[in-house]
Amino acid sequence: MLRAKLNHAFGRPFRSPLRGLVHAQGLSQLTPILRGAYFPRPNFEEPPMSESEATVEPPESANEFAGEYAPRELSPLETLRHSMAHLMASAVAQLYPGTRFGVGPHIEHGFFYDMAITEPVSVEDLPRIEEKMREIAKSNLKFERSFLDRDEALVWCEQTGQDFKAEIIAGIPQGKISFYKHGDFTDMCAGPHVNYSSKLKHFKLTAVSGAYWRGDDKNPQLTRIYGVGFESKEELEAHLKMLEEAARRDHRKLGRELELFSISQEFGGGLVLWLPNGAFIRKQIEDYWREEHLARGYQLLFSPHVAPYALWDRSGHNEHYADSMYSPIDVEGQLYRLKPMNCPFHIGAYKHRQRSYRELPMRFAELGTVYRFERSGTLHGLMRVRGFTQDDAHLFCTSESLEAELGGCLDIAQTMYRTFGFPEYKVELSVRDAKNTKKFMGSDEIWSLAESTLAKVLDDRGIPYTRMEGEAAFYGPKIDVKVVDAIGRVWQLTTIQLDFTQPDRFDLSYVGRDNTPHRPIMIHRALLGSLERFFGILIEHYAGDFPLWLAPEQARLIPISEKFVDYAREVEAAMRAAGLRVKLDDGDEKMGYRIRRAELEKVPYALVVGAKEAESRTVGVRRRHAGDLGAMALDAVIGRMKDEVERKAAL
RNA sequence: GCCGACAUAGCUCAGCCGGUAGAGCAGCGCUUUCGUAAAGCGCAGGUCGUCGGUUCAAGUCCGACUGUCGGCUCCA
Repeated sequence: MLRAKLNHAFGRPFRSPLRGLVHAQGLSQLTPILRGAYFPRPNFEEPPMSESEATVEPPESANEFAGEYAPRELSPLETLRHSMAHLMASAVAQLYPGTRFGVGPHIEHGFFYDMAITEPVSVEDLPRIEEKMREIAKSNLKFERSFLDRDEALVWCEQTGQDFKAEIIAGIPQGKISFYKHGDFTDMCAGPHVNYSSKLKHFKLTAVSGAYWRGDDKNPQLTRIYGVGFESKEELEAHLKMLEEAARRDHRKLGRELELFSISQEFGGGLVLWLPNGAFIRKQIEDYWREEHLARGYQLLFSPHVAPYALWDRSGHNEHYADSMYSPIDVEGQLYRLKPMNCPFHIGAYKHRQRSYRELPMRFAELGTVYRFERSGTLHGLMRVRGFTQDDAHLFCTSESLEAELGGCLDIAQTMYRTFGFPEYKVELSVRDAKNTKKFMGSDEIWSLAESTLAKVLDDRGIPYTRMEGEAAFYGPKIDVKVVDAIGRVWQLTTIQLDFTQPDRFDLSYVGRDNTPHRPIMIHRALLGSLERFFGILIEHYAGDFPLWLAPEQARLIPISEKFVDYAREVEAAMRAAGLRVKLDDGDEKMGYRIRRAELEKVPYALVVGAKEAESRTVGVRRRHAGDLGAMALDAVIGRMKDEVERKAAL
């Protein structure tokens, strides 16, 4: 596979500009809830266990495990989860004799174990396995550790048919091999483990799936059973409740119910049809986005959806990115390809004529629609699609203005997080591997400058960040930002990346004060990622309850009976004139039913008018989540709503 | 693509051991004009994902295909 070759060539997965944030991440970033990969907010925080709760057996001597195969230091909670994985393995071993075991690590919120089980296992089998686990846990077996020499360990593998474990041994250069035994079950395992199985109480098996041995699709596929595990019942319950909450907020479900968007096979898998309600919200987001960019000196671009094959040669996409691109299209004998990124066009705009240092920095922004091939199995609602619109921008600047430009990117990003109600976020600074500079393109000078500038910009703003050594793209370092949503899940939105290759490839230049050509520095950035994915995140973040400024329908007018329809129309006209989006529901159902309908459609305001209101020129205001607020003067309601829109207030 | 599960009306779902398809909601019509989350009656709506097989008989059993969902990064 080409990507495999690229990985080899670059020593890391090939990541193209902006690739990382939008659709290229594993589903871990995209649907963290489903895999338990979201970060807990304080109420889900996992306090460390006290030492007495979980006993971690230290290695018997420092030399027992050599080099990188020394056992990891596991926290008490990680140890607990790791032991749960082994408890599960023992349960499976009892229920399905002959099962061969792969690996069973702790993961965020729980654990999994990859196993070659003697028969197919489905979710219906999980309760049975879980029951067996509890039974074993209750018998309070001791987890006993022992060691074998490599040869002995291999004999053990041979005798017990544990061929995967034998493979693991093959990868261990030296030292004794560690085993753990509880009851009749022995597993080759580095540990550490809790001391008694009775410590393992608060867990639940959640999913079963296939997973390739060692993550390689050329290897046999094992059955992976996932579980979640916590140290207290309360935490487990909170976690399960949160999973339920996530299901309630599922953007695919809400998207259908609220008529936001439609994705169907008939109109193309992975291709989004924005329905009127969703399209309106998108328009609001786009208007706001353009406004913020124009106010910050960006210039807007529109670029084509296809480009000649040769352009993708020059940009390097044909060489490095073909796996994600669609087949060429023949246009009168010349080949074109759908664009997977916008950068070549923005470069084209820069190259339109000779540039002077006086023009820099140039900031080109575009809501640019790109198309990328994604394997059918990876498509997921709005979160992973095949055609999407990036909120893209490319900034061209000198090294002197680099700091200010990067700062500007962070500022606009922070403004947007605030607007959309993401007060909490996490920042990662990905830099090159200082020990292995060869795999990163560009001079030491430019890298040092770039990395220190990125760090300085974060430091100056007092933004805490995690430094990711060696995680930079081969073409430049980057800042990634992940926001925390209403139920504590983490979503990557923003990426700000420096690119040292494209300006060279396209021979970009500007004439400096010294009257000689210079190479500009190029920044790629996307703040929201893609409109599709961001919309999916917003739907789940708001649980479908959009703030008033985004809501397609802001108020539903409900006359109590036919007699008050005329007054309702007056109210409707007044509100429309004030720029509010109102709909009149003069259906012949009872008022209670129409209120219910408005609630189910998540309309922010239901305005009830009857005899009282018509008399006093008021409306009965019912605010979603707040309930009946009583009668208010028509002007007061309009003022209140306009203010709410103005402030872009959250619901 | 691979592993597992699933596919019945627009939506949510029932349909047992194989005997010839059902509910609620939504839609449409009529009645009702009502004070803060479901008025009443009626009508219409389905080649049971597709193709093939077993059988007197298939929504139901078997196989293939298509699609959807959960995963396929976490390495003793």
